[in-house]
Amino acid sequence: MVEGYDAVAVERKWQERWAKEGTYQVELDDPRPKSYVLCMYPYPSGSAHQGHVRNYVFGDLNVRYRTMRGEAVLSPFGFDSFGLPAENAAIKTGIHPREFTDARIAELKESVLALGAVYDWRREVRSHDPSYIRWTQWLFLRLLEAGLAYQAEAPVNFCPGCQTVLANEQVLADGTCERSGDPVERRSLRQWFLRITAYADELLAGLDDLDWPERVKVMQRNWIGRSEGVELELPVVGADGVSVRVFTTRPDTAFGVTYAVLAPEHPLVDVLTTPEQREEVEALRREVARRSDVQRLSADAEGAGLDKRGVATGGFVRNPVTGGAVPVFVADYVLMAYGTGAVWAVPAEDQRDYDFAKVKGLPVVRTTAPPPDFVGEAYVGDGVKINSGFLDGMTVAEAKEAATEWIEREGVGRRVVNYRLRDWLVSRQRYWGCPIPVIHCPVCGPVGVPDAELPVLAPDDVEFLPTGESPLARHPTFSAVECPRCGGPARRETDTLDTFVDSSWYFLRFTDPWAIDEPFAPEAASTWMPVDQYIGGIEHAILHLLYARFFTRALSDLGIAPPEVREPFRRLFTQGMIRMDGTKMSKSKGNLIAPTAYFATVGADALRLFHLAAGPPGDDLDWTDQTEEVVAGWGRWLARVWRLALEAPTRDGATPVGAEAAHDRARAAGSSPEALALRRLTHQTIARVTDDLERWSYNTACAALRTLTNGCYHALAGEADPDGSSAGSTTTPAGDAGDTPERGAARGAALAEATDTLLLLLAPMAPHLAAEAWERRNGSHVHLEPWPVADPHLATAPTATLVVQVDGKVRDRLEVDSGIGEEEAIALARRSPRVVAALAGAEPSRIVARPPRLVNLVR
RNA sequence: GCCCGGGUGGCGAAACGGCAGACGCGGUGGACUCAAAAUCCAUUGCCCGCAAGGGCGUGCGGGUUCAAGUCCCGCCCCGGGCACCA
Repeated sequence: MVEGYDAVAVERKWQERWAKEGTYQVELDDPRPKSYVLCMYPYPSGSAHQGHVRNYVFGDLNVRYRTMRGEAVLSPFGFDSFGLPAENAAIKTGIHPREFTDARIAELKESVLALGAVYDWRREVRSHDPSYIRWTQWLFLRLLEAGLAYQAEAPVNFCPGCQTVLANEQVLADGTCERSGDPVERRSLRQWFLRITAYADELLAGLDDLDWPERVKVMQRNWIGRSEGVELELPVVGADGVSVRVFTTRPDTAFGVTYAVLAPEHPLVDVLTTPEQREEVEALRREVARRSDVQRLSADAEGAGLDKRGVATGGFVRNPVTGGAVPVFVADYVLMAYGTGAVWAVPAEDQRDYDFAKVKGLPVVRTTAPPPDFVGEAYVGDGVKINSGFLDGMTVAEAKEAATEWIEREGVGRRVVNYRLRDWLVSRQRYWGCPIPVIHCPVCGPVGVPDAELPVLAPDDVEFLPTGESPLARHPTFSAVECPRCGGPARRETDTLDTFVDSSWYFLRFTDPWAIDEPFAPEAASTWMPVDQYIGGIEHAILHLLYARFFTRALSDLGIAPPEVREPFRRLFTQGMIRMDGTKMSKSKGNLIAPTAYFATVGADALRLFHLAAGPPGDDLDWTDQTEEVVAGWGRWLARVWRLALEAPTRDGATPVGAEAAHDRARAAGSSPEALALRRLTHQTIARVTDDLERWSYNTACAALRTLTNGCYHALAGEADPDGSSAGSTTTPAGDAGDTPERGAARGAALAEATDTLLLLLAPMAPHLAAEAWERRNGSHVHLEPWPVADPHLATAPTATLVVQVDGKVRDRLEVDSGIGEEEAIALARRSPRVVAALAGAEPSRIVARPPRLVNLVR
C-alpha cells in the first residue's frame, strides 16, 4: 500500500516554495524571450469566488506553460481597490473605506495564494495606494495640459433616495436606482470629461489588428457607432439668418421631408415656438427634464404614447433642397447629444418618423420605390428613387452621392462623420476614489495641482453621509487652498475620478512598479508591452477595454508610453460566466459556492482541474448538483496519478533531465508490442495536449491526460501480472506466452517515460501534485523542466481503421497499414465477407476511396 | 426589431465534410473484503432480438454530396449584446 496523497500539506509546501524561491519573478534583463500574461485585476470584494478562480486558473496555466516553453513570463497581480462598496460600507457601519478595503484585499490575496496561482508579487499594485494615486493624478494633469481633459456642464443621473449621482450602470432599465429603487432624476452639473472622441476613428480602425474575440470587436464597433452623412442648414421661416442645422445619413430622402424635429433642449426651440404653442412646449420640456435618459428611452415600453412626447412649435423651416417649408416639432425622440440635436423627418423612410407622423397626422411621401411584395410602413431598403426631382431614377447609393454633391455645391451643407461614442465623464461625487488634482481659482480658472504637490490625498476625518456631493466638499479644510498660479484664495476640486481611470493604465505600471520619478520607465513598457494574453470577463467588453485602449494611445502620443505601444492587449480571451439556477453567480444573489471550502478537502488542484475540464473555457458554466461529484472525481483522479507516480518504475540511471532523456532511455531499452503501444500513446498525448493548450481547448487536454493515465494503469497491471493474462493487459497479443526479462524492461522504461510525461503535461494544470510527484521520482523541480516534445514517428499511428461502407452505410472496419494505397484498400474492402453480403452480388457503380480511412462502395 | 452565440445519451461534453457520443459524472455488474469504504476491472445512446445481427438516432423541414452534427435555404426554441444614434 503506497502513501496516500495529502493535498493540504503538499499544496502548502509548494506555495511556500514558489514564493520563497521567486520561481515566477522576472527581471527586465532576463535573456529569455519575454511575454506578458495578465488577468484583469479584481475589485477586492473578499475571498475569491468561482469566477475569480476560473479566471486565475486559465491565467496560471498560461504562465506556467509558457515558462516551461522557455519564456520569461511577466505575471503580475493587483487590486482595483477604489470603488463604491467600500464607501457604502462606511456609510452603513462607520468603518473607514481604507480599513474595509485592506481587509478585503487580505482575504482575496490569501485565497488566490491558496489556489496555487503564481505571480511576481513584488509588482503588486493597489489603486488606492498613495504611490499609485500620485501617478494617476500626474497622468490626468498631462491629459489636462494636452486638452484631452476638460470641464463641461452635463446632465447626470441623480437618485433622490441616496442623495447621490449614479453611474449609468447603476440605473436599472426601468429608470430606477438599483440600490434604493427610487426613480432616477436628471441634474445638470459641471463635470470633468476625457476626450475619448478624439480617438474614435483610431479606436475603430485599431480593432482590425487585434487578436480578440469577434464578438467583443463587434460590440466596440457598435459602441463607437461611426456613421457618415451630411450636415445641412434649414433656414427658419421668418427669421433672417437663423437656421436649424440637421444631420442625416440619407441626403437622398430630401424630397420626402415633411417636417423637422428639435430635441427639447435645443437652443432654437425658443426662437421657433410661437406664442400660442409656448405653454405646450414648455410643459413638454419640463416633463423631459425630470426624466432620466433611461426613462426617456424606455417610454415606448411603458406605453407612454408618442403623442405625449412631441408637440408642434408653430414655427417652420425651409428645406434647402426642395425649397419647401415644413413644420417644426419638439420631441424627446430626438437626442440633443447626438448629431446636431435636430433632424429632418422622412416618415416614408424612417420608422420613428413614420410613427410620429401617424400620430400627428403628417403627410408621408415615398422617395424610394419599395419592392412590389413589400409589406410594412417605412421602407429603408434599396430601390429606385421617385418623387425626387433631379434624383429620380437613381439607386439609393447614387442618389446619396448626387444629393451630397448638390448640397456641397450650393453651400447649404457639408459631409460629416458622426459617432455614437461620447466623451468619457470621469467626475464622481464620491470619497473613495482618486481625487481630481485641480484647484479652482476665481481669477485663473481651473489650475492643475503642481506635480511636486502630488499626490493629493483625501483626508481621513470625513463624515460618510449620502448628501449628493462628495464628503470631501464638507470637510473643513480640504477644499480651502491658495491658487498655485496667482496665490489668491481658491477652492480645491472635491470630486474623484471614475475608477475606470485607475484600471486604464495599471498594466503599464506593472511593467515598472518601482518607478519613483515617473509612472513607469518607457524602457520597461517597451520591453513588456503589449500584454500578450489578457484574460477576463465578457462584462468588460466595452467600458474597461475601450478606456484602456484610449489611455494607451493618448499616453503614447504624449510621449509617456513608448511610441510603438498603441494597443494594450494584443490577445484577449473572455471566459464564460458561472451560472447557478440560470442566473449569474454573484455575491448579491447569495448563491456563491466558496472555493475555499475545497482547498481544505479535495485541494486546489482538483478545483483547478474541474474548471479546466468542465467545458470550453469561453462557454458559460452551470453550477449544478452534479458539480460536487465532478470535483470529487478530479480529486480521485489526482490520487490515482499519485499512486501511479509512486508505483511506476522510475527512469534508471543518473541525473534525470526531463522527457528527452526518458525518451532516449525508453528507446534504448528495446521494444515489445505493449511497450510500443504505451510509448505511442505517450507521444500522441504530448502532441495532443500541446496542441490543445495552444488552442485553449483545456477540456480536451484534460481528457487526453485521463486517457494516458488509463494506459499507464493497463501497463502497470501487466507489470504485476507477468503472464499477461490480466484483464487489463488488452495490449498483449493473443498467443503471447509470457514476459521475458527484455520485455519487462521495455515495459518498465515505457511506463517510466509515460508517467514522467504525464507529470510534465500536468504541471501547468495541477501544479502542486505534479511538483511533489515529480520531486519524489526525479528529485528536481517540474516547473523548471522543459515542456516535452513529441517524437513524430511515435505520435503518428502505424495502422488505421479502414471503414468500409456500402451505399454510405458502415458494413465493416479493417485494421490496415497507415500507408495503404487506394487499390489495395479497395481490394481488401471487397474481400470482406460482410461487405460481400451487403453487396448481395451487385457490382458497385462507383467506388470512393480515401485510404487509409474510408472506402465507400456505391451500388 | 437588429447583431452575435448555442440546441448532440440521464447529466457535463468530444468529433480537419469520412466510425456520432472521446473523456468524465451518474448507473449496472464483477474482483478484493467477515463486511463496508477505498481501490482495480468490465459495461452503459435508444428500439427489436435468446443470440448472431438488424433498425433508429445530433431542435424541426427542405437541399447539396458517394458521404452532413459539420456546408446551403427556410423555420422553432434557449442565452447574450445593442436598441429612438437620425
